[in-house]
Amino acid sequence: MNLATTIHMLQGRGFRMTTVRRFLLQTFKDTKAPLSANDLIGILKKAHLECNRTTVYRELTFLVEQTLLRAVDFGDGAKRYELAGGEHHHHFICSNCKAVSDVNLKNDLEQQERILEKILGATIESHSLEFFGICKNCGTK
Amino acid sequence: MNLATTIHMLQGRGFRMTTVRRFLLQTFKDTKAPLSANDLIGILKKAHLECNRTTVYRELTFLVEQTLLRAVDFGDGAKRYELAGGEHHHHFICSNCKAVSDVNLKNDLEQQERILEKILGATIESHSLEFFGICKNCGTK
DNA sequence: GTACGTGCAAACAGTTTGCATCATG
DNA sequence: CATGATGCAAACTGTTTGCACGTAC
Repeated sequence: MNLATTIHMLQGRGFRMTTVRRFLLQTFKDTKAPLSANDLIGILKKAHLECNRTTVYRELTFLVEQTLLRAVDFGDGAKRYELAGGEHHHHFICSNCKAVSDVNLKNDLEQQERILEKILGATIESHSLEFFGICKNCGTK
Repeated sequence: MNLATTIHMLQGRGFRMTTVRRFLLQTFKDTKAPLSANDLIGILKKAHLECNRTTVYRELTFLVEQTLLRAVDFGDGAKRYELAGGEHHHHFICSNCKAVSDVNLKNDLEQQERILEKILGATIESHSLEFFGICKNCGTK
């Protein structure tokens, strides 16, 4: 979604496009890896666009509610976020340097989910799949 | 692994089998779902075997180091643990009642991992796959 | 009697909340 | 000028650490 469309959508729902909000969305657009609140606070600081961490947390919650972001969890205690709307994918995280690569699995887990739903009698809404290991860079050193 | 073998293994490494340690291992053996430090503190309390939460955290770290437990992450901010050594499996977590079911996928992700390793030039050591949704119980209410 | 095990207090990281204030459509 | 956005302080949760004391091989 481009910026103008996003602004229009938010205004339609009674919300505003603030400097921080615009900057955060742009940052997510420019960054491939999922970002934590801490990451963003650092990026904001570097851009001399300092704002309170409370604002960052609130902004992240807000953008998830507006389905502009989605939460991603690498199990290291910090919540991470990435732009929603892109192709569904998974991640490979280097245990050493923490670099993140997007992973597009050939076989679809969707099919597995349908089978699981039958077995469990449940409704599966989402799944989270991350791979951990040593990336090319760290492995060849 | 049975208790006697575990005790022998630990003693061989210079460690002891304490009351809390034995109780925790037994609890994990008796429980199907992964348990958090908080869960365990509650269970200990009910068993009138109260001990400091620091001990619980240290015990969990220790048991993971000794490869008797493995960590599991549901992305809700609390680390969970389950007995290691069992068959590799995944989980289905009900978003409503938080009940956990073990999931044994038919197709192996191992094969996917080999392909991924080639693509990324990386070494994949592990993956984490959890499904989220509404369980049978909660769905039919 | 030398490690291991434990308890307690304190620190720590990540996050949330209440309240007052600011500022934009 | 009403409501959304922000800042600040404080609380809160999950977890870790330092230190002293206890205790089992």
